[in-house]
Amino acid sequence: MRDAELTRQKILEVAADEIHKQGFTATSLSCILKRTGVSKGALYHHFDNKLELGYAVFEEVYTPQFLEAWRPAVEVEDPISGLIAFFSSYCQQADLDDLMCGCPLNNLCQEMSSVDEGFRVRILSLQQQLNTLIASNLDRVSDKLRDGVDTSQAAYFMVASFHGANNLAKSSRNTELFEKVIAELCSYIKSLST
Amino acid sequence: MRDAELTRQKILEVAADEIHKQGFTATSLSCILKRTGVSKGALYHHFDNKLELGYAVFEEVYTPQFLEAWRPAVEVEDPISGLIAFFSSYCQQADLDDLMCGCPLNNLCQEMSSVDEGFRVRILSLQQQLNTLIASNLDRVSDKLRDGVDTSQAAYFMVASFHGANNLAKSSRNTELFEKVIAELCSYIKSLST
DNA sequence: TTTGCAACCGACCGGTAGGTCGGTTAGAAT
DNA sequence: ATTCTAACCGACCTACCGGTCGGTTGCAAA
Repeated sequence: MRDAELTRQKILEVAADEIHKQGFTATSLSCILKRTGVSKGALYHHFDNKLELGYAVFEEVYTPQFLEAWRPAVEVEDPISGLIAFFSSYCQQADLDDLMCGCPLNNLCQEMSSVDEGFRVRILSLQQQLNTLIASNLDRVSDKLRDGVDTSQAAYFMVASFHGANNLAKSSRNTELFEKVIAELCSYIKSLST
Repeated sequence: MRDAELTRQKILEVAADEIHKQGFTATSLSCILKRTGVSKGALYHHFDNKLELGYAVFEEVYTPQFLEAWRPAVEVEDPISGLIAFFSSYCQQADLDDLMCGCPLNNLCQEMSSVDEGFRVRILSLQQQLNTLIASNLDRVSDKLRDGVDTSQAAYFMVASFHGANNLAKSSRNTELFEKVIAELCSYIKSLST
């Protein structure tokens, strides 16, 4: 056959990029078709409709990307310093264009979670997976943490702050400001350990 | 004359509500016209186009609303406890519908700051005004703060975390989770004072 | 060699969006 | 009473969106 799986992957890849940059609603299928060179008929052969394409992008592109990005940060001997190193290196490598696009999860959460239930549950599931990943690794070194730290609550707080920092960077178009907020986040994380 | 200012205010009010709930792009003029009972001609008499209407809503509705909501929290003798009380009461009064809509500033920041320069500078300006408001009031009681606290950085961090908490609440549709993140934010704020 | 069907094609459809424009009306100024 | 114009009206325009559908093509199995 004319490699159907390749076609599907090509659509998924371009759609992921486009949704990341423009948002889901603002992403037009015609733009995806133009960039991929795929016809509308082919796209609708692989995906029932735009929404299903969005779900597939979320599940097959964003979710693994996201979890694999965070995993190394916490699956080290000392997740506290691992998280600090993760945020710090993110600051250094991220240029303005990256910051302007923001985090796909954060973007979709903002745009779609109050509009479409299918997106909402997928976003929530990813957020819970991430929270479990962080919290369980913090629990692993609980003897090194301050007394009375709720690790799940702290993990949610860290991710929320990180997303908030991304939003700020978006409007300020200022990497320094982003770095400052991340610096404050790191000092908070430090304060969790004894 | 047929009260032109009233017409303008009616449009502004409904548009503010609609943009808050649907987002700027998803807000249709025809919906605003239906709700206000104003004709398209009248709307275009008062505003050059949709974008200018959006700017007017931001400047004349959101900006004052926002600053007046935060001001009492920091313009008290002890801004630390003022902020904690502000966040706590926000938690209690906010129901699920409020949380689903989110904060207009946060929403627009996410949706428009990377798409339209006019929105971006207005959002940035409001963020800086808010930062100044918080930081200057923290400076006022700097003798009661921990050594080495960068008040502007801390203020940006608080607002970023608050917005992040709103996003989380949106996708989780869970006020308890929101309260948890806010609780963690309050414990961070407490840690700023000696 | 024929047949069957997954894969693909693209013209076309209905709906809605923002925006335009020639005409009407209310009411203040003269 | 007349005039002038800000305020208002709504039919209409173009552009684009997601989605449909009858037709075509390439490949593998029979």
